Amino acid sequence: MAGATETLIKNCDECPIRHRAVCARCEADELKELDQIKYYRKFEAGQTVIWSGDPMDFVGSVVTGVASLTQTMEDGRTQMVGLLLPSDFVGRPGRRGAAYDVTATTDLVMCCFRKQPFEQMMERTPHIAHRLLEMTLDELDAAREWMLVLGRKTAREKIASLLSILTRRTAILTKAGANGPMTIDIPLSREAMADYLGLTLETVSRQINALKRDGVINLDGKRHMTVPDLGRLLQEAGEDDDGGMLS
Amino acid sequence: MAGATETLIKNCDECPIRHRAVCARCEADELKELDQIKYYRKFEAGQTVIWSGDPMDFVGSVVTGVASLTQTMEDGRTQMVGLLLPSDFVGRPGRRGAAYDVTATTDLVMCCFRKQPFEQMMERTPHIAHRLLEMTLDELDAAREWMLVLGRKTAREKIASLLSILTRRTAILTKAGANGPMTIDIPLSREAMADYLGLTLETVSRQINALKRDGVINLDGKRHMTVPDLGRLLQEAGEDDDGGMLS
DNA sequence: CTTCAACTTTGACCTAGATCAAAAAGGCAA
DNA sequence: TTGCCTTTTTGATCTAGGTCAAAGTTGAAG
Repeated sequence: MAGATETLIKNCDECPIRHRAVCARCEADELKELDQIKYYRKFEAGQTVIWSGDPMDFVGSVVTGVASLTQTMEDGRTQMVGLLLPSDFVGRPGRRGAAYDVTATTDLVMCCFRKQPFEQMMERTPHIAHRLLEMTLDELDAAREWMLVLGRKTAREKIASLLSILTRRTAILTKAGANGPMTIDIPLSREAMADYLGLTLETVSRQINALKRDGVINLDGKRHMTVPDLGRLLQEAGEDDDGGMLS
Repeated sequence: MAGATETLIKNCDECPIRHRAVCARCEADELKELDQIKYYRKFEAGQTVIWSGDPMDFVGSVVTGVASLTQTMEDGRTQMVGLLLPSDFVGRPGRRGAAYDVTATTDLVMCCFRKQPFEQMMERTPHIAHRLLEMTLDELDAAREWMLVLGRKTAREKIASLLSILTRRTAILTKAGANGPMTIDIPLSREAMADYLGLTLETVSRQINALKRDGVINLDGKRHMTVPDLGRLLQEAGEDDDGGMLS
């Protein structure tokens, strides 16, 4: 169904993730080289990008939309282990098969690179290798942050944590200051949220409505919310208030 | 107390982690250069290596012993987010402060590199940068594996998962085949295990004794166990039986 | 404008694991 | 060897969140 009908010819100059993705540090000539091995792929919400274990002949970046990495046990229990927002990288250079199921949770556009040539190019292009290391370290931090959420937070705190992440990422993309009320859309079904948070969808539903009742968020529709006070939301998430101190 | 009395002069050739750490791919001349900026540090069990947020003037590798990365909320809830075994890397090049508390859970020896020169060397030494990327990707996989444990596994499965990890890592270091019964020591207190697994120490104690009653493990002392059948343990951990398929 | 199927909410009840509280069991210094 | 302190085990009870079941909602296809 996902026809490659409308060919997406994009110029890197006007690419929305030009300065955040693996290619962020690339010079014009390097971009040109990447251009030789790249192609765009579109997926509809719900489509599977790749199954765990399948051989993967590409790596790539999320350009628009949201994808998720998911792990499943034999008996069907599933845990989302990564939420891929625009500019996030998919795939592991040097590895044959996919380690996780990758699914489009919204309509999705990816900028893919053929794996072989990308790996070769990485060998001789420090700009790419370096940026990838940096991004991987960031993802590792995010994963560890999430371990705290999964291991020690209450259901309410878990929900607030997820909504905080979505709010912050939206703020960055929108370039909105983190002051006034913000309108966010939630690119996940209740079930997907449950899989991310290690909860059941019923608990997710109950806690979201509790946060709404308590005025922490306002819902308009199921996939849209307004956050009147980000500080309050962060507090509900049990975050350190003092803000970040790293660099 | 941890006197630097007995100076540890080590030759990389006889270093137990020579071929698994960041330096794994280094040539003789690169090792020599690293040698200029390295020093060994010893910690006693229980000592803190560095506090979250503190400026870090080194990065390094665990040579012997075990360290843990821990995150703590204001109200005292804590979650271990990494278990650092020999050859694992500590610290993030490019970042000023430590992101987590690092604690020695057993007596510990680290091979430290002064941060500034290490970062500079990384810039011009692809062997190091490449190996670090590889190790970071492995850690990211491990963290994601752990998200499944934290989010979806039962207490019994969590314990079995942790014991599996310890067993496998020991098997690798010992080079023992994974066939006969194996004797493992557990480098963590019940409380540390609880912090790793998102449980209370009481639950850890109960589940360990349940596994013992059921013959999945044999305890001799609190910090020592024998695994008669690794397959059985893995099954209790709820792992895919088919073994790995990646590369 | 209907209709149907997928998603979401709500309710009633139950259980795995938390919490609270003692007792054992080590381990080590004197 | 004794005594003290830390770690671990065990027991009794409680509760957050899971499970099961039944209504709402919604939105896209006719």
